[in-house]
Amino acid sequence: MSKPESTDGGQRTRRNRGSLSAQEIINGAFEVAEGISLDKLSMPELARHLGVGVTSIYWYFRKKEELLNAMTDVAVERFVRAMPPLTPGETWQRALRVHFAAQREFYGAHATMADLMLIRTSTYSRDATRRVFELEEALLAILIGQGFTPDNALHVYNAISVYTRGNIIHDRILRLSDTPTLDTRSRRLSDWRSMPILAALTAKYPLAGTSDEDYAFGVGRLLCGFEILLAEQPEAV
Amino acid sequence: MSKPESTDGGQRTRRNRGSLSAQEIINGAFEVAEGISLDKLSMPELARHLGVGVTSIYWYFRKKEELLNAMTDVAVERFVRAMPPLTPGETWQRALRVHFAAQREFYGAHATMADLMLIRTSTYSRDATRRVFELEEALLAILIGQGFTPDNALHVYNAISVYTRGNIIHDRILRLSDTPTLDTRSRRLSDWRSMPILAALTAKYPLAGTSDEDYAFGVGRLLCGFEILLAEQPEAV
DNA sequence: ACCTGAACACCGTTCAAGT
DNA sequence: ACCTGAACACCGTTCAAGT
Repeated sequence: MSKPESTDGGQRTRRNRGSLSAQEIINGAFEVAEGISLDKLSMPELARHLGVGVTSIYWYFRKKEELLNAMTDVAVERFVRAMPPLTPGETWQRALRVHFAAQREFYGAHATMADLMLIRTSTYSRDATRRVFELEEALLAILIGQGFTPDNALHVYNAISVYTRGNIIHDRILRLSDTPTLDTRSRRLSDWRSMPILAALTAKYPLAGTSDEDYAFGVGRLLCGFEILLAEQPEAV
Repeated sequence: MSKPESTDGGQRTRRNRGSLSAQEIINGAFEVAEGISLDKLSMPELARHLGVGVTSIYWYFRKKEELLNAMTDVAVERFVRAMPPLTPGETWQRALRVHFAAQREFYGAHATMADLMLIRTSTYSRDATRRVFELEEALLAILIGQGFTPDNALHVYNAISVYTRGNIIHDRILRLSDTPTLDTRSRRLSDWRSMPILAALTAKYPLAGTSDEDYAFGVGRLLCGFEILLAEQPEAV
């Protein structure tokens, strides 16, 4: 306190007015979350990382939740930017495939974003909500433009969306708990004799069901089911 | 069951030796979790509920995580019991439909179980793992018995499993955060003009995509896709 | 062998200041 | 207007006992 201090010894000098900002806090929060994990992100830890007193953060965000919501907004922004544009004239199958594959890839590469947007589901701001809805609207337009009724288009979108999120979330949760590998899983069972089918498949596949291959299979079956639905619909006026 | 305790004054008499048990603690933990929510279940809160000192719990469970794992085991036990038996000779479509509908219903009715088994994914004991695998084995046997290759049977199982879990988890997460109803969602957008499709659908459906109707649709499309897959498979030897 | 409170490190948050 | 530490209530966990 007495003198402006050099950085040695764990002492921290008082920050000047205006030297901190909401943006800097948010950025720091992402750094900490990516270094540890979102649910281990704490206010003291973040303050240490930023080199400020804990309570300084509270001037910009009155609750931790407010900070998390601000982070979510940034996450949505990046998410929307990471989605590939819809190329005009492409088939609905390709549009769905590409969009949701990009979504899965984004969350796979950015675990913190998945934790923020999928597992925590903090409230989105109006702007973030709007951006996400615009994406959905564009996909629905493609589906309807190629023959789906609006109701079916929504159901199609929801089905593949829930499947994709299920894949991502389930995978993420497995990773957050202590990553039970196939080895530990199979070791856990003393006796595979009563389960010949799983015993054989276990050697070949991880059992989580969230691999790239699994995802491709699921999407393939869904698209197949959607095609039949489209064919069975009454013809367009 | 007998709770000999005075709720008055906050005073607590010393419990006799043997008056507490792992089972009683687990039961109490479920009661607290169901009363509040799993992630608000704390050791002090649980001790208060049981009328014991906090540290007494630590004689039976050396970490909170140990307690949660024990709870998970009980949950798996109840889950397996809640699954309907496979009636002999039933079609694979019906077997999948009934099994996963029961799964969804179970978690829908027992939020704490969903939090324990799906969101937290604490490590299962050998016995719990075995019980779950036996269920999966039985379903795979039905699929293979009616013509699916073992590989396809596993993929089919994984696809519908991930979709079902996605539906349950997404719904649960929405409920855990402050339940954004359709009203608040639509109110959040000042301007629906650029999104005519969603504007119209919003009036008709909740946008979460996890309703009974959504689930039935998704399962229907998956089963449809599975049927095509089965038809396209090389005929059985 | 079982149950206990005191005590510690950590967290989110409030408050009454300092500059 | 911005940044600060002291302080509080709460949590998970350890320890050195009591019975």
